[in-house]
Amino acid sequence: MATRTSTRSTKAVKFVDSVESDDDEVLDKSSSLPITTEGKKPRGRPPKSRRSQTNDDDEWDARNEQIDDDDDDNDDGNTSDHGRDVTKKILANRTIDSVYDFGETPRKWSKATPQRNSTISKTSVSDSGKSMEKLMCSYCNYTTTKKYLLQRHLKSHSTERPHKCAYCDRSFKTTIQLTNHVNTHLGVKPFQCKFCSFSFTTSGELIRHVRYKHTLEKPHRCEECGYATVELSKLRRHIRTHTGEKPYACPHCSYCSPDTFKLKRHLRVHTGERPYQCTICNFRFTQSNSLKAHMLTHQAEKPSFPCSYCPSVMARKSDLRYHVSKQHSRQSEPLACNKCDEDFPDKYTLRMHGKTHKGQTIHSCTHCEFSANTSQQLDDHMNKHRGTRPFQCSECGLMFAARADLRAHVTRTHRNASTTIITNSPAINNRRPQRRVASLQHRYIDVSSGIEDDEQQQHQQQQHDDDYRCSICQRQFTSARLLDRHTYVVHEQKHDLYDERDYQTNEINDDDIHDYADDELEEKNENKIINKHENIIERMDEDYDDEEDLAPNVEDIIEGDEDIEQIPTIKSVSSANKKQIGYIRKFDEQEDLSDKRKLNIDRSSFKSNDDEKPDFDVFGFDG
DNA sequence: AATGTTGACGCCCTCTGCTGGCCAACA
DNA sequence: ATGTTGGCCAGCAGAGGGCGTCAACATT
Repeated sequence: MATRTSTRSTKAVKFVDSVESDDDEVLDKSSSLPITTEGKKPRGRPPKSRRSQTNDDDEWDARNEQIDDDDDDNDDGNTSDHGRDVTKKILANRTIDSVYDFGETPRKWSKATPQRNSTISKTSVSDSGKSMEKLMCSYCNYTTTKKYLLQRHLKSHSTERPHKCAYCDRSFKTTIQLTNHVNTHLGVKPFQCKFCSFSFTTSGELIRHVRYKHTLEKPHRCEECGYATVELSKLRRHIRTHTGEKPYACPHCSYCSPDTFKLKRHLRVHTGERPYQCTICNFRFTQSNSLKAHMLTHQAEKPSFPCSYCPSVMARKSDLRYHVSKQHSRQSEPLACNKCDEDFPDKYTLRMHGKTHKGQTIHSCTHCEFSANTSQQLDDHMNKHRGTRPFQCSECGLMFAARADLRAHVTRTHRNASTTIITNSPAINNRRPQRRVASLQHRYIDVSSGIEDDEQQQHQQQQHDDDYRCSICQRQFTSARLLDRHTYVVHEQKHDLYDERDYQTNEINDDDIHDYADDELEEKNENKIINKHENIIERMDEDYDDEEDLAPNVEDIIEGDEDIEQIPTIKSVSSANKKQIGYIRKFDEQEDLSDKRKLNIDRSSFKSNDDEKPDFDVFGFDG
């Protein structure tokens, strides 16, 4: 395993002001541990008495509580019993100035001692009748009766680092620190693991490694859930999953992270950074695992997750889970086949059963030769025999016998109006907010300048508003594919601009796609966008001005008045449809394409389904 | 003074799981 | 012609493992 190089000096992440530290291990921002000149907590173990050196996280918290409690107490409790706590208290509250701003070096002290004159306080303590002289550190209230111990202790307050590294600018208080550091330059790792080939710079690293990899000893356990880990800092990080603490806020959105890594990773959605690149197709990813999953798509042998309930095989575990939940979850009510009324426990068996009806039309009309695939279709058909029209257009009040007829009417006649086709489909009405939209709403910023691109945001918002709307007829679609298909089929305009791969590889960006598409469509259709409804009426008015000064009503059209000039709209219509749509008689004679385009009437206005039943039959106006 | 131990900080990695867009088949 | 659905895939966040490094303190 390659040795990683620490890059902690380079911080690419900007943090909000409220977050004092960029450390992902900080337990509590309110804890008043000492801070360094960088405004961070000092590295290393917080001052702690030997007795209190346990791995217990609670004790760690208790220690901080003790510190806080001591803050509230008066300062006269410098008894020997409280010496350590007092030391901790002072350490906890010492500031940059109080710790590092030393004055002259007392002559008696070694080079490593603090340079400011530290008064050694002497306190008389009555102990079993004997008078003992107590020596007290003026920096942290550490007390001892031994002078050499106090002197040794004072070294901890020193900033002097006499041991300089020959390979870099760093210096250290002790030679062992220097030795360890130099070993990092030289790659010397004297501590070899006896279970594997790993070796480490310090014994501590080796011990930790052995715990992680070999003994699996996990001394730190979460009392709430039993999670155990090798390192205390990991337990603290874990505890945040219980408390929900997320101290690291994204400056660009509402996201908050429990640690710096996740925030840094999250920030890529704002910066657009994609550090992980596929070596095969050059597609880039924001996360390493996305790349890893992507690489599987290039493999000849892809992973497979077979469903245990059916022959389906999924490429991902999560997809299998989704498949099982959707297809094989038992329904509270049995699902009935609408062709034979047989009941089925889940969606999958119903679907498989449905294939047995392939080509069958179970629901036959008793009055005519009509047969339907569903009972609903037959029911709608029967309305025509009954003479009932239960489906009303909310826009014009027109009544229809069948749902499909109403839908077709709304599509044809009220497309440009505010009328919406009312659907009960939960897939439409309860559609979840789409991820891409949320992504577009992210505020893109220039990280170097920190300036938000308002114009881009506005464009993106507008783009979202206009998503999948046909620029010719303004009809809205649920996907780019449907819109593409619509513009190709209805408006005879093919544009394959939306190439997802190009888009994702940044060869074409969102702006390119939409700007180009919009421009091209605008140019092509500048003079061709004619309101269909108006043109129909206009044309009809012309045709009938001489006769009745009235536009024909729908029944007249469908009855097929010989005098009505036909409205050419489409290049090809099935012969069945030509027969069905009686009023389109002269269609084949129409050759003037420009005329067709001038009228530009949507094919769907007239083309019926491919079945042999005439459209006007279905429309229910035939009597 | 030298050495050892322990804990903290920081970074990166992987695994996991959910979400939503896209596509093709089907209705 | 269009809507719906299931599978595939990328995006992205939650959680945890592992290790390099440094500092404080204890022991020899």
